[in-house]
Amino acid sequence: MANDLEIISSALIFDGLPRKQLEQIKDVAVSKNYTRGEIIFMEQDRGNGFYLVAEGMVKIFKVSPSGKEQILHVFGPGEPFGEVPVFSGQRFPANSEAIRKSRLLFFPRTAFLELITAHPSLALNMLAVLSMRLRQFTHQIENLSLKEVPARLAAYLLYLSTEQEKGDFVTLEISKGQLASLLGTIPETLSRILNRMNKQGLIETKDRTIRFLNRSGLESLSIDGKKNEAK
Amino acid sequence: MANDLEIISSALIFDGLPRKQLEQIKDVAVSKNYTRGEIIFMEQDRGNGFYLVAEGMVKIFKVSPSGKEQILHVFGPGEPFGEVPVFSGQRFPANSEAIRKSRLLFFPRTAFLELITAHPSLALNMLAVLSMRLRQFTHQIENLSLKEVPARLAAYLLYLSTEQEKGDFVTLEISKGQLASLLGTIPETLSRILNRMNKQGLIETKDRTIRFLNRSGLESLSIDGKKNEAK
DNA sequence: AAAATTATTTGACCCGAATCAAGGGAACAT
DNA sequence: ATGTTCCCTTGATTCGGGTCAAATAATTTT
Repeated sequence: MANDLEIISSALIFDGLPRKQLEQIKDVAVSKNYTRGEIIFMEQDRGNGFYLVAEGMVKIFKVSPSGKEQILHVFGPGEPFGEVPVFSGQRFPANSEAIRKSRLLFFPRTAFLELITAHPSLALNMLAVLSMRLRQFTHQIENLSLKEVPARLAAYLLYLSTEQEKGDFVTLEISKGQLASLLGTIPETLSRILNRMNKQGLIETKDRTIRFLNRSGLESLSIDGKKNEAK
Repeated sequence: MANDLEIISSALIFDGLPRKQLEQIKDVAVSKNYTRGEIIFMEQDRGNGFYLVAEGMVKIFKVSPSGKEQILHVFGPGEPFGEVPVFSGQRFPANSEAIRKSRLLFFPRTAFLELITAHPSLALNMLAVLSMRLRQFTHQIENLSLKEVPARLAAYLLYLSTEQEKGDFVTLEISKGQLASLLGTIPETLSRILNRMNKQGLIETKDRTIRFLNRSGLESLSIDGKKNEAK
């Protein structure tokens, strides 16, 4: 199990801070373990601090009265979450659950606020994190409102590809059911669309590995919803 | 025309700051005027600072290739916008346009970053603003993904009602076309749904004034999409 | 390995909402 | 007041994608 200081040091949110501060930060962190499927917090809970993923993977999500789920984020090692109540003074706007066995570092609100007040660059880092998250939400709203499911899927695959840097291969690190929920659809629809994209020669899927057969077709699909004839 | 210091003093983002700091803030602000329909910034522009609405009203929005618009925010006096590039170092994720004749205060990035570094409570205020905005986006995503248009409209009307505190009356401060875009639909659909809600005895509309005839019916509609029989 | 879950796929059907087309109506300019 | 433009409404139609039901496949448990 990776050591806390290493994890903290490599997290973007603590980027550029001197070692002394990183150690102060480590000293206020509390390590917590979660099993797959375990709830981390629920919407409307009071947030007494925020979390940093040390190992594993968590999702942040909303659920409708009828049971449909919309995933807002999936976070992995080095990513912080649950900050909103720390700064807004309000409760969690969504739920969080471990989608794998995970270890999290918990930063209690008051201790963290003291650190942030004492260290302006930590405040600026946190502002940067929240800004990036706003930017990501902007994309998600754009996708949900202005794009159809095939375009959302294509955009997600292309995004994964830039993340993973495995050439024309990408690997889904979440189940297809969870991917459907992240894209704002349901497993049946996702399944049909993957199937169609295979038939159209855009991709080739094998379990959780997807190979791009026509990247420019995917790009075009992700932008205007049409798979143009590859140039 | 209201004076800048007053506007700055009453803005939540500068809440609780001593008068001396407020004056420093005023000194870095630049006043700019916009006519109705004028673009303030476009997606992908570099942001050299952020804005505070002094007078008027602006919208932040995305547009699809086919021309459909999704409004992300509508901001009025006292509300800041365009902060994301200041802290993320990236470009604007969306467009902004004045929907009325407006006067804005512009805060140049570097001057503002200096202020924030020197004054931790300003940083905390900004963190609170961004957190509230994340919270609002969470709702918007929930609405778009998990609710149908009638439920979104009901939720919006109820929200307006708590804002305006005019009992069972609310006044739309934007056109119905803009409201449709804010709710992630189109004018035709909004028109039909307002019409239906009138027939169902939920509301009574007269131009931009809406009267609630059955608040609990609206609440129920906003939550589970069904207009239950009023208790 | 057999049983039991859980995840994924496929088919038939339905519904909410977008599109397309056309009328009113109100606001504004000449 | 009269045209011009913009906004809103209404009708007919289409379509994306969700629901329901069931089969198949993959995983986990015993």
